[in-house]
Amino acid sequence: MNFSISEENYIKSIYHLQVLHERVNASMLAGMVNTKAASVTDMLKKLHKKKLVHYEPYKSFILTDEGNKIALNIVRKHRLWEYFLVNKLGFQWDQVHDIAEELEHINSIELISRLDEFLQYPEFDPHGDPIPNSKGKMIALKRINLTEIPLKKMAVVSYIKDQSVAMLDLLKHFQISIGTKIKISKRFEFDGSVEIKIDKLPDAILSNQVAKNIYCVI
Amino acid sequence: MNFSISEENYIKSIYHLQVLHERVNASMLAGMVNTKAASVTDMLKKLHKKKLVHYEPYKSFILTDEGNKIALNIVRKHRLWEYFLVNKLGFQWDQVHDIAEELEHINSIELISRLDEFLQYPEFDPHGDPIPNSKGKMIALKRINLTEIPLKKMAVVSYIKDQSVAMLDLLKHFQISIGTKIKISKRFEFDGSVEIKIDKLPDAILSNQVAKNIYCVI
DNA sequence: ATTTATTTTTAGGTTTGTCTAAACCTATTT
DNA sequence: AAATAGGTTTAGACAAACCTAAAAATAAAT
Repeated sequence: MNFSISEENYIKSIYHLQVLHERVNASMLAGMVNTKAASVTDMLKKLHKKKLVHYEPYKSFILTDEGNKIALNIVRKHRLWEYFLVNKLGFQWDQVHDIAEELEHINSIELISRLDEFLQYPEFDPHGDPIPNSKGKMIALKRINLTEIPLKKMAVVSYIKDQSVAMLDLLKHFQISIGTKIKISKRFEFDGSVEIKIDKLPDAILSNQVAKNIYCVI
Repeated sequence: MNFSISEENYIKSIYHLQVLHERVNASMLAGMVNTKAASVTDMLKKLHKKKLVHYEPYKSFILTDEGNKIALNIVRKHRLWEYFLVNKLGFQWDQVHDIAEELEHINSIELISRLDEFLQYPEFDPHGDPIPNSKGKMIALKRINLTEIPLKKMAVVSYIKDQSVAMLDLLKHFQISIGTKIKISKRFEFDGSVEIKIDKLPDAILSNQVAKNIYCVI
């Protein structure tokens, strides 16, 4: 089975929405794929006919097992390419999304398995998202927001929610990136800011707004 | 300006046909892009309106300077990706065409310039075809068929016409590939076969059919 | 110079994915 | 229970890229 780029984009978008929300509806999906609700209805009927989504008019919908498998494969391709773009071609992580968005639709199992091997089977993309393996399995991390990490407990930065250039800039200044080991030494109740400790660096203070965008594993 | 995959395929195909034939007509093009003549007419009108081809009904057509520039950029992308697939991912040269056919439509100047740098600015793709640089310039080689190389003259294999698996297999057996240094030690008039000398290897004989597919620079 | 053959174009139709506007459900509020 | 607001579906259209079949133009052969 081979799917059009549009179909793949819908499948992928449903997948991402399902990860974030318990029930997914048509207008959320329309926003995500940048179309109108009417177009979503058309596509849902099509995907339903192909048994990729469970769908009944006016009810919410979810991917079938088959649909999920396809979504995971697209996500796998997207994240592997992002890893390649950053770690081999030297892109910054905030520059790679749109390019990976195109590359993820290239259709060749052999290509992806060789790329995976070339990259030495990475488990996380440059944003800290886990990369599904060829069977669709990926590492499930329980990520905790930086604002909720116990005091003095060592944590490793594993995901940044706001991936804008401004945020990247700020993180660069504080020398924080995916993988950085970090401790909360103090929490200020007044404004929710936190004092952090990173090995070999002087203590620093992050605003609540910044801290809320940083997720860690402990 | 951004072009659809279809438009790009037509432009590229016109380019390749122009390299091989003085006059290009609609049915040749139809064969190349795998459509019918009627569709070619539609597209020629479209490309003419966009000033990418010089075209008047019922006459033969050629790319404009702008069209040529776009074609060279697509060819550049195709050949860089082929180089990547063979030299970084370990594909055989006969496996990469279809994948590069998809990759060549990925739209990012930054991506290609970084890929070029990553590959260290290769000048030839795995088939021996020259790779245009970012300005569309490429090395023009005068290639001579192996059957026409003067006796005892050192030549370097630079292009294989028949790129089938069978041919690849045969060349592997004789340890001939792009870049191999080769001399003709004897030419047999009877069947057009040639005796070749490759450094450190025992003499070998290639049939005329094989020799005709090998091109060299001297 | 006609006739014949080949190639190219036109005309009208299909598919995919999109749109707008109107009709239709569902859920919440009154 | 009815009214209203919000989201969803249908209906009808459109653009891109393709098709077939018929008409028109060019090229080749007599």
